[in-house]
Amino acid sequence: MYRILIVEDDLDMQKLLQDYLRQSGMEAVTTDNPNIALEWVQQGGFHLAVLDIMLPVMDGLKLCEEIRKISDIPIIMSSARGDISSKMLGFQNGADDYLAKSYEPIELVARINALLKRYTQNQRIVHKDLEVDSTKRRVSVGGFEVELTPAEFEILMLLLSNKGKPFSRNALSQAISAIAPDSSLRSIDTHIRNLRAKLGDDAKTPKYIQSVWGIGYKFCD
Amino acid sequence: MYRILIVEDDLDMQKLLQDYLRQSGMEAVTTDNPNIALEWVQQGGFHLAVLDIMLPVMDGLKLCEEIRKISDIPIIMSSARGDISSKMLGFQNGADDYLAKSYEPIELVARINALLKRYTQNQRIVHKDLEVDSTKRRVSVGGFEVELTPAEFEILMLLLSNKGKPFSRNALSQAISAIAPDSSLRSIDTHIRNLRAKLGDDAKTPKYIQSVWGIGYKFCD
DNA sequence: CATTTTTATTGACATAATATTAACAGATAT
DNA sequence: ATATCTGTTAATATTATGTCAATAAAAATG
Repeated sequence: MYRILIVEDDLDMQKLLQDYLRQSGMEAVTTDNPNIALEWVQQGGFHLAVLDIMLPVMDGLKLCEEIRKISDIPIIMSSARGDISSKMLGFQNGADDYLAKSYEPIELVARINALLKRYTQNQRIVHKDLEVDSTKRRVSVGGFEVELTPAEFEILMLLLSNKGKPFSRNALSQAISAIAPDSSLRSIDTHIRNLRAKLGDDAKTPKYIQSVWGIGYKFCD
Repeated sequence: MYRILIVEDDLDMQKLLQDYLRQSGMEAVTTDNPNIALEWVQQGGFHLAVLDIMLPVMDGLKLCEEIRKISDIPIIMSSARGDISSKMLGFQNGADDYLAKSYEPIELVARINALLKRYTQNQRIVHKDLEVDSTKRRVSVGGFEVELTPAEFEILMLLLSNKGKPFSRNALSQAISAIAPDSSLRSIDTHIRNLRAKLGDDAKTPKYIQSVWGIGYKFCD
């Protein structure tokens, strides 16, 4: 049974989310007070936190940073404003995912599930010289750490967690749509190219990412 | 006769889809209850499932995950909202395809057919030295992997999943029309030739693909 | 059985589709 | 400002698909 912390000042929203999460078999605890939230996190026992960006006293981004100092639990930011700059701020402050305010509660549940899945089961994937720690978003090749952009990381994760299965550019584009909503099919090629360069991979004799002609790309297995 | 499971809470939609699928020669069974759906899948007998993302009690993505734990049947997610983030989540939760809600029933039928064709129950088909993993789109002969072009792969799959049944060049041409819209009847010969070469097959004493004089080609049985 | 007709195979080549690469532009963050 | 990330475009390289003609094989005909 997963325990989810919700920090949200809109009481109707609080209740709505709580109901949904409970229906989905999770335990939901709510507060509108960032300081109380911090205490609770310190005490431990939560698997994930959902923070509203707009909060009285301390804003959600600050709270996110504070939580990061004392805990590694996955954090989802929700924002009244769906604009992109908030997204970036959320990611940079240590959040793991982001939701625009107009979201359906069901989408929150889905994202929570996705994040929990990632954190609980797929913590570390190793393939030849490549090591990926999905919880920390850290990638290394031959022991040397490699910095990936969000789009690159998402693509790598999707391919890597389905070794040998080819994905169309369409599928890959959808996989990064949370980060890059306007990505076109051709830009996937660019991401792949940059990924290969960073991983030290070669298009013709790939160790990691292989082109599947007429289909898309797959991870070698 | 294929049995399709539809999990959908909109009763009008249920009925509409059911009618369409039946007209297309499939057996369609519907429910709005995820738990019942899970039981049914457990009992087996379904070839494919269509899940609405928006469901009461348990959401479709969760249901998708649960089904994945007990079964490998292909899953199509349908969503009330065509937004991209849901798409991404669907793929990550183990779904095989995705449909935005504004879809035409005929499109669902098309996608079901495409998926069934790929899966045809048997993810792995083995015939003598030939092994085909249709989801990974991998073909090997005598343990050595063989790279097929899209057209070659489609043709092989059609022949292989209907062992012994001869197909006209016309039928084969239609099978690859999505890939090669302008394929002429004579070019089928070329594909067959290339296929045989890659599989190490011989036109005169075929192990795999046999010519049927005046008709077309068939897979040896 | 020999011959004609039809159909299949094969090889060489042309055309079309797709992938890769590089350089740049726009947006955003530092 | 500077650096980074994503998306765009164009040039190039690669590969698949289509065409054609020559040859071989099979069926049909007399």
